[in-house]
Amino acid sequence: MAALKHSRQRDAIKSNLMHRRDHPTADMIYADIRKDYPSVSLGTVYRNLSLLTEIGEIQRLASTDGAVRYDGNLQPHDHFICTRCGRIADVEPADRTALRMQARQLDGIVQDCQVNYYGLCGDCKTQEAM
Amino acid sequence: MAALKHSRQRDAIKSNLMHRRDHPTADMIYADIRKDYPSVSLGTVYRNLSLLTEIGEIQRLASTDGAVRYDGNLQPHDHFICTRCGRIADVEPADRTALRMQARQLDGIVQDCQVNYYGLCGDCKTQEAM
DNA sequence: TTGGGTGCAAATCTTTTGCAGGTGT
DNA sequence: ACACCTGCAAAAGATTTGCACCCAA
Repeated sequence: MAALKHSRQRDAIKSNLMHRRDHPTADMIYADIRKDYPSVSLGTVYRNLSLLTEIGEIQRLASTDGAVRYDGNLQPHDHFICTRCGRIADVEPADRTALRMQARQLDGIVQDCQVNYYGLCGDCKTQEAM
Repeated sequence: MAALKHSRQRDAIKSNLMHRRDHPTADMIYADIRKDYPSVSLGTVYRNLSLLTEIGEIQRLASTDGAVRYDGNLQPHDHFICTRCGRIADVEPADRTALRMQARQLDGIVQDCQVNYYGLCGDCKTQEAM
């Protein structure tokens, strides 16, 4: 395992992700970071997001729409994805008892479990009705 | 809403997806279909997979590894994703009571809920130990 | 006949990578 | 000094799209 060195860019990326509540793509983080560090490159953002994911400091979210999204919230929680506008909102974690029972019966080692709700968010529900 | 016309290609794509138990990417389906219809194009596969997803005949699976995967199994079920080999296996659906309670409190309309387990599948667990 | 469907190829978008030079320890 | 990290740009991978032609209803 390679030794980690401190890097200003990695700090900025992590800090940016921790301070926002949406669940940005690499590109969204890149755009935001560049306001403070105009020289950062997209490749560096990708490299660091992968690195941070590997060492467990952030989480990669599964998605249906092409681009992978990242989450800096390490507390257990679920997600609500609006199928109309694509927004991803954090949701209080549901009770995992039933899921854990299921996981125990699988042939393998379950390390994590993600719950995603899909539907229309409050805003889109209103607009859909018009 | 545009009227749907029958198409041999769409049939082949749907049929292919329904008859396999893995959770293929568009490209995997394309490769398979071409054995029977060598003239099918990748664009057509993508167009039809999106169409079938929209009308609810198949399901798009959220993923963390770049390529979107498709599932022709419409029965309620969950997924176990191996973080080592990428395999996605169907899992008996866990009891949804707790999840439904959570969903009811959200500001919006929840139409669907996906549960993903992540970890090492049986095969990879064995190999990891060596 | 007519509008949806298709093949093909180019375009777009997302993510990865090779390389030469920069930087933390 | 020695790795690790970075910026840049090219490459690779995934998906979409414009267009002319084809086909089902």
